[in-house]
This record gives sequence, structure tokens and C-alpha cells, in this order.
Amino acid sequence: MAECSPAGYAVLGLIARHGPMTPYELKARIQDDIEPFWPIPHAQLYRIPPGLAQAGLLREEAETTGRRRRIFHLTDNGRAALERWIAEPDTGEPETRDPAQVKLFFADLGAPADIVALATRQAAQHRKWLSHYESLRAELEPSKDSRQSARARLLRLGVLHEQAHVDFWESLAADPGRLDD
Amino acid sequence: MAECSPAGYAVLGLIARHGPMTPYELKARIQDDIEPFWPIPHAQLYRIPPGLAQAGLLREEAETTGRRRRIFHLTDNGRAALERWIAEPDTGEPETRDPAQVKLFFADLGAPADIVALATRQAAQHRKWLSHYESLRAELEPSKDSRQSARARLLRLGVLHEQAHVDFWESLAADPGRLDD
DNA sequence: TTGACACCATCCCAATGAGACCATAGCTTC
DNA sequence: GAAGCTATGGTCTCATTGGGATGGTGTCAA
Repeated sequence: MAECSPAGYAVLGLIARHGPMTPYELKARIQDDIEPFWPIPHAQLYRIPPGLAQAGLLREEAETTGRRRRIFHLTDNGRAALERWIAEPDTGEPETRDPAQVKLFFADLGAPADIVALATRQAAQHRKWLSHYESLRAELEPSKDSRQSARARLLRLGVLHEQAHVDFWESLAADPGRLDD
Repeated sequence: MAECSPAGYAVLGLIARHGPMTPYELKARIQDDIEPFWPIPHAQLYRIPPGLAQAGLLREEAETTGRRRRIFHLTDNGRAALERWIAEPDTGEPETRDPAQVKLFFADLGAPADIVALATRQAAQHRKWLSHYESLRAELEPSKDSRQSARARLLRLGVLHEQAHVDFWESLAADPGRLDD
């Protein structure tokens, strides 16, 4: 039933949206758009598309001359699989890996001042991401273009997410003893 | 400089806090406490402690009789490494993998109704986590115990995080066209 | 023409994820 | 007290992954 991983569908989706692409182009697009909620190491982008081609969801067209890039096209099967996946509201559980939270969890085993230092650093870090998302959002033209609206929605979530973290770490830095709301 | 991964420090930290442990006990503790911000598959807990023992941060004491469990103790080196790590405010970047966000990003390639279905499902899911964290938090005795306060802080962040997601997905379910705040 | 650099792709190997599998202990039931 | 069940505890395997190292190709400027 699960025809491929979210990473696979991300590849299908990018090609569906922007047309045939090489792994290298995929890399650039993913870094911009998808990284924040589904990181994909670059080497995977030379493994996933051939796999999807095997499965008949993409078609590979290799240049024979010069640089011999491998360009991947969406097939009808690929588009169908992508649409089936989008229509399925059940998804896997989200996963988070945040070294700062691990550290905070064990902070009582260290010096009390360590918490303030950690929280200050984290607050700054998340504020940076927050303003990054906000400026990306500001750049977005307020068109009714449905492609733009996908990005806009995710940016809104990114802002909410970073805002929550900024609030948390800032309040922790300001008053490390406090535990209530 | 980086003596081991956050997973390694989580193992050191749990043993520092609760005393010598077998991999099996580690598994139980991690599922309860650490899973939400740093998942560790169970097989890793039979690989990481021996590795730390190699590095001199743990000491292994194998039962010779019956069940022959492997009990790992913290060494002085281990405690020192743990404290150094806690005192270091720089951490790696957090990573998120959320299939629902990938799906939402490509939702414009499917039917408009798919968004509502996805958002409704996600809102319910995150509301579940939210109330889970809130009830765990309610159970916590309001002691000044520093061990409890570590848990309390992380639960507060969990609540904020889930709240942000609930807000996002609920507003999306209610009005999929809206893009502003 | 010769660097220098950005572009593009592949390789490799250790680490990982996930699940199947195995073994022991203690409890129940007869 | 034997047989069987279930919870406990641990190990193995194998495909997949992460991510750094490497090695080509086109292009532009000096």
C-alpha cells in the first residue's frame, strides 16, 4: 500500500510541480522548501529517483553527450501514485530530534547557570529562524496562486512553531526557576 | 571534541540519574521520557552502552549466572564527560520529520477537499498529544525537586509545541482558503 | 592557456532502523 | 512437579542510510 516514503513523494511532487529535473536540481529545490520538515541528504537524491524509475513512477532520460546528466520525468503512474498519496489523510507520526531538549532534560545534573546559557543560545537561534520565516513570508506575493499558497501555509506553521520555541526558551532564560505558565 | 551523540549522552544521563542499568531498563526509561525529542530504536540500546564502555565512560558488569544481564555503571570519566556536555551551550540543529507537512506542501496537486481531511485528522492527532502532555503535567507533584523540574520544563515545551500545531491545523480545517494570520 | 570555480554525479563504508528470533524466569494449572 | 504461558531480557541480520571523499565537466576571467 505504501508505495514509497515521504522522501519519494517529495521527489514526485517537485517534478510534478516544476517539470522534469536532474538530481542536482532536486537538491536545490529541497534545500529551499522541504528541508525544514523533511530533511533529505543529497546522496539520497541520486538513489531515490532511480528507484522510482524502477517502480515505473518516473522515466529516466540520460544525456549521452558531455555532462551526461540524468533527467527524470513523471509518468502517468507516477502522477496517479502521487494523487493517491495526497488524497490519503492518514500519515505517519512526526518525529523530532532536538539536542537542546536532551540537554535541558539533564540540566539538573550540571550547574544551574548552564540552563541560562543554553536557553539564551536557543532563544537566539529560534528567533533567527522565526525572522527568517517571517521575511520569506513577506516576500510572497499575495497572489491567489495555489502553488504559492502551499508555501504560505507551511511558512505560517513554521512561524507558529518557532514562536512557541522562542517563547519557551526566552521565559526559561529570564526565569530558570519558574515552572508554571 | 564531540565525544558521542545526544543518544549517548542520554544513556549517560539516565544512568547518572537513576543508577546502574541494563539496556532493557534504559529502553523503558527512554520510551517514557526522551522519545518525544530524541527517538532511539531499541536495538541501539544494546549497541550504545558497549560503545560507551569501550570509551571508558561506562563500566560493564556482566552477570555470570542465569539471565546474564549486562549492567552498566557510570565511571568518573563518564560523569565528567556528561557534565562537560551539559555545560556546553552550543548544540546541533533540531530536525523535524513530519509526513503531514510534506503532504500539505503538495496538497495543491490534489483535490481541494483533501486539505480539509488532512487538517482535520492532524488537528485531532495533535490535540491528543496536547492533552496527553497536559495530563502528565498535572500528575507531577509540585515539588521543588530538581529532577521533577527537568520533566516539568520539557512538558511545558511539549504543550506549547502541540498547542501551536493544534491551532494551525484547526484553523486550516475550518478555513482552508485563508492565508493570513 | 591555464587556473579557478561552480556544476554535477558517484562511491564507499561505517552507522542505523526495524524486525525476526532466541533464551530465561516466574507464574499458573493440573 | 510437569507442562505451558507470558513477561522479561538480549542478540542477530540485512537492507537502508548518512554524509564525507572524490572525480569528472563546463565556463569565465586573467
